[in-house]
Amino acid sequence: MGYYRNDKFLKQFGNHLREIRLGKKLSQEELAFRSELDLTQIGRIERGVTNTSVSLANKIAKALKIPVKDLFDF
Amino acid sequence: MGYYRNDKFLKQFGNHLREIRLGKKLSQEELAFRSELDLTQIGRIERGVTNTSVSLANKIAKALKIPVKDLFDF
DNA sequence: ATTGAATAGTGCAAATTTGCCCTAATATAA
DNA sequence: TTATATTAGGGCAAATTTGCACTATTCAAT
Repeated sequence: MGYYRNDKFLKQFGNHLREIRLGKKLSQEELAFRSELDLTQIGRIERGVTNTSVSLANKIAKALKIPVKDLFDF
Repeated sequence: MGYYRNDKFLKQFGNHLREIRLGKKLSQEELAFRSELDLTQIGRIERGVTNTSVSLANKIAKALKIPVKDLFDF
């Protein structure tokens, strides 16, 4: 399996998340704490090396205090 | 693990997807074919019993010819 | 009521993600 | 530079997702 992964999309998603996070002046560690994810996972998502789930995207959006759909608006 | 899953969100996501799919008069099978996912998986997502990935959400959105963010707009 | 289409659901192996441990590399201040 | 904070990344076990094969149930139309 694994052929359902779209690396370009994941990179864009990660870069977009990073921009939003930096725009809010948050460190990965602070975002990890607020979203109750591991710091490692936040990094992996931003680098586009993991294909995270819609649930975690939702948790991250909540931690950033933005609508989930904004995470996908790029 | 597994405590990062938000069932309410997954149900909403699935219901929203279903509404969009039906609005386009597509069967799960047709959507599965267009998105290159398995029919079983489309059903699981709509029922909210699986926490799918952002990549698959993207493939589904493409198959529906809508922006990904619209899948998260509910 | 019957037929056929569509959806629900079960079970399994393989692939992938995730948290947690850790160290390395890079950026930011002082 | 030196120290400090931040990010990158390796490695592993456990959890989860996914496709595939299959049967059961529900829906729609005639």
